[in-house]
Amino acid sequence: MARVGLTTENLVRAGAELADEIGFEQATPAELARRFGVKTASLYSHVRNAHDLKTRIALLALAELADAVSAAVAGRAGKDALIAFANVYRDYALEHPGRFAAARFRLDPDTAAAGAGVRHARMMRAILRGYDLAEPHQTHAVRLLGSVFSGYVDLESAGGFSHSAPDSQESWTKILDALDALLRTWPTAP
Amino acid sequence: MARVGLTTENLVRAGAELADEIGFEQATPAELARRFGVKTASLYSHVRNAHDLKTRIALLALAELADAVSAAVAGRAGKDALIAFANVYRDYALEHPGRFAAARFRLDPDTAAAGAGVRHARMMRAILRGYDLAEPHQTHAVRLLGSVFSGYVDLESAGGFSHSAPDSQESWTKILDALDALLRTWPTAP
DNA sequence: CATTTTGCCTAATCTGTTTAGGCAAAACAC
DNA sequence: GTGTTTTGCCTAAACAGATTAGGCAAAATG
Repeated sequence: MARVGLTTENLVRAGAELADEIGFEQATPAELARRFGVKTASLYSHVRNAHDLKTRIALLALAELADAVSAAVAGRAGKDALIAFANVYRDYALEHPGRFAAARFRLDPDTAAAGAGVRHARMMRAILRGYDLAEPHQTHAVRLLGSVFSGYVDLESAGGFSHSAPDSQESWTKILDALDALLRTWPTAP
Repeated sequence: MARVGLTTENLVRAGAELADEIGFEQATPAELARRFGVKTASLYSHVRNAHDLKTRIALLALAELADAVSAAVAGRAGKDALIAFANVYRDYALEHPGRFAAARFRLDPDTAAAGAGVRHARMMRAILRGYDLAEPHQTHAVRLLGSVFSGYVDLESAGGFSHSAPDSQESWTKILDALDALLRTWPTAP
């Protein structure tokens, strides 16, 4: 019988595309096997189980996102960097909804530590270098930015901001302005 | 045979508790039936299908949350109201993780419009009354606050902020301070 | 008490996950 | 090139969850 040439790499990439097309939750071994024209059981030599597949898709998405952020932020500082960072997040989520959902898949701590999560945290802090915030304020700010980016993108892609003025792009721009202003005048008083 | 007395109401409440115990995704008809000591098929006279069950749990959670917010915000204004609102969200998420996840379940637009989502939006705007923001700034601010609250709570409950100083409560307090400051000095320039 | 309603059942189908074992294609050894 | 090992994909099978159809007895209604 003709072999399709399945590999773990292979499956994970296809799984990521599948997730973008039909949703991360629906990117199952069964559907993936169908796409490859292969029996479901055949996947199990390449991924341990359905959870393993999802985990690998999540790690792929996190790594892609970290690469994109890293590229966008390089050579920028201050508000420029903040905006570049934020836009990479948002654009990635809009272009790759399934992968973005995957990036938010709950990994067990060990797996997460081995993945690109650490790079994300480092880059977020790098951006704040331009704002001169001492600890613990820097950490508070990191958490705020992480919350806004992930929260906004989530609500937006859930359709929360469509069908009503002003349009989402305008709010996004204004929110980034506001965050920049906030970081420059961060209330450091006890 | 002894009857358990299933009702739609009944199932949805139990489903919500189940979600808090084992996660919203795991709150399935099969598991619910097990808890009631009935066969899975028996649920189908009360809920249309698994998706319908989840939708109803989501609507329950949204209504509970709206009630709690409404009670907490009553009689408060400005920063007081902001903090009360935010804390209801966060406390609800920490106490009822499954229900909170349910509240973020994607409803189709008609269902969402019929549910408590509208009350949430109204209350959010009510809070901003204390900050004197004209449109479209008010809408931008609503979207920012929604993003921060849901994003923060999401990251926190995913364990993103544990295992590292400063602790989450401190960041939360500081972030609310910062948001209050931001709203009072919202950059309204074009 | 008779009848209608209805709650939960059994039975059956379908789909997805996962394991075990087999056979042939590919890769390698010489 | 033939012989051997590896391995990719297969079939078969067990099992669990979702869902539908139809039945029977308990509850509600008259």
